[in-house]
Amino acid sequence: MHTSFEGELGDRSAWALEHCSIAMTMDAIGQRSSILILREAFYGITRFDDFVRFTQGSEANVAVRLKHLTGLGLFTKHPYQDHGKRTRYEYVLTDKGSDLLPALFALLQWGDNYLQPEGTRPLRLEERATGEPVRIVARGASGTDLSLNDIAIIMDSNRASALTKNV
Amino acid sequence: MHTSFEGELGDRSAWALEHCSIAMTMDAIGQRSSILILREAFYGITRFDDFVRFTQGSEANVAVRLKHLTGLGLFTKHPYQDHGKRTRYEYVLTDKGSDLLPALFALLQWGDNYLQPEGTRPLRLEERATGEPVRIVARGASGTDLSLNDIAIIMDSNRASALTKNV
DNA sequence: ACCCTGACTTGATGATGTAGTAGCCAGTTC
DNA sequence: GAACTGGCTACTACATCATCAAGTCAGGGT
Repeated sequence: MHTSFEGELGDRSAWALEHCSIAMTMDAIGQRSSILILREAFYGITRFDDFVRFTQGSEANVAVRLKHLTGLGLFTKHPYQDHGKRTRYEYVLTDKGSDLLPALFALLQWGDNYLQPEGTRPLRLEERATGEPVRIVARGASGTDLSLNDIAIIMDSNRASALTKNV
Repeated sequence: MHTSFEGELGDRSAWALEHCSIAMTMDAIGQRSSILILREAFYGITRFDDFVRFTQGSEANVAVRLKHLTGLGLFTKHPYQDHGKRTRYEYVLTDKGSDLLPALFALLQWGDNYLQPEGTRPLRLEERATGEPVRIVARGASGTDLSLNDIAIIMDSNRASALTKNV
């Protein structure tokens, strides 16, 4: 076994779903269409019809998702006006939205490594300043890259003891 | 606009869904129950009934998901035998599965930062060797942490030109 | 020989996500 | 002021996700 809990493992079950950040995050943005919209936002897209075109989703669903993500505070709506057109709104990532960068690009990186046909690398991420490749990694304070074996998962002990054991 | 494509942006639409690693990854492991099972695997869980208990999923669905993820090569089945019991199989993460660590923990980290009630931090990730906190970050070759503004997304140009423009 | 248990499998049912079509509405063009 | 357009909403239909309940099946225990 790689990882270990420094705490009472048995008490996790009640806590697991209700307080787990991974489950909460999946419920908030886990829909495929939300992820694709966020992808386009990271690529620089801001306008409704561009989200529709590039995600190849239906207008109806993109509207629902943008409203949902805006309601969560991942996007803010900024008015703009093209020449000869009426005022529209563009959807701009907030800090809360931008902070999903590691999550989104980690999915990209894994898909590139394991799901793309051999030799394919449709997108590349570069550090703008140097042109060097960008990787998503787990890092310790010392700056080293960490793998699963290097990481301990620690549960707050007074939270652990507050849970009922319904295993 | 933060990020920019060094390439023909317009040609992306046809490519976007069929070859996008993010979409492919979501199709492979994007179901909520798959993510929760992978979470438990990272926490060290290997046995069927533990996955059921800790994800609070139905036996039926956990069986389907484990079979699916095993078929994808994220888990391998290893036989084990408890005293006085017949042989069972435990589900052990492969390298392909373990490499989802940045993706899973990035979701955890974001949820911790933005979705948890104020002052709550149910789980903490520590570097085992030093006890220092672990973070998931985008890093350049020079070792620096990068934000969206620092990253350029680059499209392979001969792939770009091969695409039909159906915008 | 019979029961029991753990790990599934099967089948029926409900919940959610997404597409498709159609319609609305504010402003812009004519 | 009539037609057009882009952005959105409403409604319907379908596919997938997930649950529940029941059944199967391979062994071990007695």
